[in-house]
Amino acid sequence: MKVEKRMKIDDLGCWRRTHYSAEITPELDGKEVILLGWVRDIRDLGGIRFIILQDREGTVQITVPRDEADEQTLKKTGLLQRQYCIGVKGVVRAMAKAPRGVEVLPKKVKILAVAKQPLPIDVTGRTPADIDVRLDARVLDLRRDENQAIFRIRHKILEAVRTFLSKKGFLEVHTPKIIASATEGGAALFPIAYFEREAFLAQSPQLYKEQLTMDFEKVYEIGPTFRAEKSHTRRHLTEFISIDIEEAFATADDVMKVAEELMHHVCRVVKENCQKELKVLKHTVEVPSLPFKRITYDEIIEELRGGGFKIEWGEDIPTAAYRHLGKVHPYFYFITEWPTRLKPFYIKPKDDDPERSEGFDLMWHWIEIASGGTRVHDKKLLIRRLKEQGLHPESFKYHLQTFDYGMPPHAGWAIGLERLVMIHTGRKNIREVVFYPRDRFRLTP
RNA sequence: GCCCUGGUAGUAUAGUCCGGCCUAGUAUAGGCGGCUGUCACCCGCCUGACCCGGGUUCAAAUCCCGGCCAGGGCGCCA
Repeated sequence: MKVEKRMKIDDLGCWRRTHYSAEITPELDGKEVILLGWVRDIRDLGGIRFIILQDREGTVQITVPRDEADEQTLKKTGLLQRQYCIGVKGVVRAMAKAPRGVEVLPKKVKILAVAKQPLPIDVTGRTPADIDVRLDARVLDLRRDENQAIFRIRHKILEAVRTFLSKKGFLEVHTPKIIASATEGGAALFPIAYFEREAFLAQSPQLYKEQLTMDFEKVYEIGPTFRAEKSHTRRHLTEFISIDIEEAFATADDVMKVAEELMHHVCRVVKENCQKELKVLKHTVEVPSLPFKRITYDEIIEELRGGGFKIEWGEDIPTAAYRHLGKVHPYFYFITEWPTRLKPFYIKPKDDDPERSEGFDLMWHWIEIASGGTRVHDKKLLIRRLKEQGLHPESFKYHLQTFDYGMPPHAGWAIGLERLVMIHTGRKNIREVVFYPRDRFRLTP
């Protein structure tokens, strides 16, 4: 056991960053800079010491030659260990032998925080760790290059979605996540203690966003949703972010166009702006051509029959069959005209064929990434559909009452953000693309 | 909820089938020492582990039972 060294922690004082690591280029030769970040790696050769400093923009080499550095700096840099938070004031030197042809010679070093050794995971990524171990040490894990890339792409996607929807005239809204009763039936809700009453975490903004079409016509929400499903797969979470839109005076066809244009836009933005990140992830993004294929449920059943899957009309499609579809349709496609009985009560049955609905799913390979449709806006029909699905219209009193005030015909969809990020990062486990994932078994950190 | 697989140092693994040769091997991280151009630096020395409980046996990391935990799949879904 190592004797704890008395480590003096320095104050940030008046030090402010002048450059990010990535901004240190050979052209800055001779310039004094202040860098703030973390020690990623140390290579001490005896007469010369290399410290790799990492910040949010990348890394830069701090070089400490014994015969060039003053004693204080030599001593201080000798104390450094991986993941110490440090500040470096020094001079840039163009140096062909250094990474990126540039290094910083420190004049003064501040240790702002220390890190306990040995660390639970290797942030350089050389010694791999299992996802469970990584998630337990998530803050360290997120410093890894791969995660920096994933979450930058995630950010870019969100930015692209907001820009796109805003330009299309959608207003960003936020609906309550604490609700009094089930919104859709089906998926299980998490009950919570709400003072002296029981409440639930919202499984979807569905009913609220529909209501808001009465006032704002085109709305979208990007927010958390909660599902108390005991799912245990690489594509399910108990808490995830849903991108929802709802549009008045529109049908499934109209909002499918919005969805495919959005996918096209997002792919383009990621492809154009995230090459560095994609390279780290060894992944590529193809911009899809428009329009996406639209395949009816009936056609899908027929296709699956050809692939050896015998699915009765009106049955849901099992995962194995979806995997087969993913091979036949290797990119985005819609499955349309789902049997009404397979869709929630608010999905509109076709006028001329009520067994079939105006509900659709947006697929990517074998994974469902969005679900939507034309909604029922006729109160009587909505009540009938509620009953058909075994739900009690009384529990939807406040929702149903809004249909008395001129509910416009409307349509919408919901996209799972995490699945969208999986597509753009090539990650196979949804937990990889969430900062602090929550699943059936994980509630910490 | 069901099914399959697994649990060995901080991390990742070898060994487990076919019990004894394991005083548990390796890499990396960590400690100490050396090294002036590293970039997975290198070299030497050192620290550090068989998930928990029960059973079988002369003998258990290894076989059996239970538990806990993890990974994957199914169902459900986004």
